[in-house]
Amino acid sequence: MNEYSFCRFFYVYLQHQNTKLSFMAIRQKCDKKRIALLKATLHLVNNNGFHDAPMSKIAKMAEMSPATIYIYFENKQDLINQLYLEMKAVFSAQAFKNYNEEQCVKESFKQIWYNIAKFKLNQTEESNFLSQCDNTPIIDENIKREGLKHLQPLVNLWERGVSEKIIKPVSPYLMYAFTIYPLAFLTNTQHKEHCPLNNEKLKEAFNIAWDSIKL
Amino acid sequence: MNEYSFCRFFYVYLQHQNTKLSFMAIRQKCDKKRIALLKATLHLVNNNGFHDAPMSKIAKMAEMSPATIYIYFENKQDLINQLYLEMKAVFSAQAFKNYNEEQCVKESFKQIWYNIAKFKLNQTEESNFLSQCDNTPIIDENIKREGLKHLQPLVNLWERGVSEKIIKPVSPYLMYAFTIYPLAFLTNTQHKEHCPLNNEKLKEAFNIAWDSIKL
DNA sequence: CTACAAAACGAATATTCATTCATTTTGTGA
DNA sequence: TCACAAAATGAATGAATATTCGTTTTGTAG
Repeated sequence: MNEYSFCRFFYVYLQHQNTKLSFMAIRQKCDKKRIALLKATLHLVNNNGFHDAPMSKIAKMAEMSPATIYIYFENKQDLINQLYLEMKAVFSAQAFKNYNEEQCVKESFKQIWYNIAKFKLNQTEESNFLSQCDNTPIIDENIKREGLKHLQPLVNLWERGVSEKIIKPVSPYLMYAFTIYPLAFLTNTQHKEHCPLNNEKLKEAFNIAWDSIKL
Repeated sequence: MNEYSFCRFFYVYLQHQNTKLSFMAIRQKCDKKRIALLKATLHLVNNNGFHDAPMSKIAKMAEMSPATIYIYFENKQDLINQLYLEMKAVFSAQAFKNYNEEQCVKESFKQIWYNIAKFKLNQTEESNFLSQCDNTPIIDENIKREGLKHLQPLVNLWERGVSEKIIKPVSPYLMYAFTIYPLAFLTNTQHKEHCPLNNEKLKEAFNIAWDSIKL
């Protein structure tokens, strides 16, 4: 057994033990590639649908070989799942931007509502992708459940509003359905054409949303 | 030219003219097969998604050969388009059941709102399919536009409500988004589990919807 | 500079799919 | 009962697909 073959044996042994070797030259996966893949998938699924977003096209759009995708993702489903969770995270980050729990319930709600509206208006690709996932079986139920957790602060706010007798004592599902969910309809590409959401309409929409749950 | 070959020539000529021959034995396509195909497609697209609803599975579920599908539909896209339009028609028929223009605006709206709620609660397959189509690019835009026409009576009712100063003077798109569209969220399979719509919740929901647009 | 492990790749591979073809079956009008 | 056109079919067909394989390239640590 020469030096090299010993090294290989030793390395394989340590790999089996799930140990990292700091003194060895290990090439890194570059995050740019991963992001390029997520971006390409987002774009293709949005425009062609999941059924016409093959790995070959995704690879071409991300400017790499199809085989490289499998270094970054286990398979196509894993790629979609990770994209979904990442987009959910981006959405939630935007939703609670500048949210300050000190403010009164209505002002807090207004802040969050407008944040979400702006996300849906400006980040149309991310927003449409999430709508598509939430209305089709392309994402497993357990992954969807994972993506739902981010909204807890909004639920807490509503609970505060109920206890302060400012809004109706109903389930947060009803509140979400009648105040936030309608934004998905209004920012849907097809409807946006016929009913563009300018600042005035956005104000009208917020008033409608607030009137629906206020006491 | 014998009798048969003349007959064939004559027949081909008349077919070219798009003429039906009442004195000839022409076998009919049976509507049961067409409906079985639509039903199978509905079920498969709902449960597996469009990407995993191949013609072979559709044929198997409808208990016929894949080749037979092409006697009833031009291709897969045509099958999906026709299914979409048919489900839209079923939806609209249900929506305006027992609708009587003589009643006052609120009562009329209540009737239609509950009709739609019941459709979404009871005909879950049809309803989920429509949600899936409206949020993905599997249906061409012009077909979607065609399916939208059925809702005109509701738009007229809202216009009447506005002129009678009973509801807010806003775009029907806003009204739809905040009163009807939320039902899609509440009857979504995933959310129905956590927030089941019993009669009490349905009443709450209607009040929320009405409060959002009433003056 | 050297060694090497992992990244990256292009070309297979083995399925799967929508659609077509050649043939058989069947409903219908006479 | 017969003739036949269209319905119905099972077996191709050919294109497309997700994933893998064998090899080359490259970043990194010594």
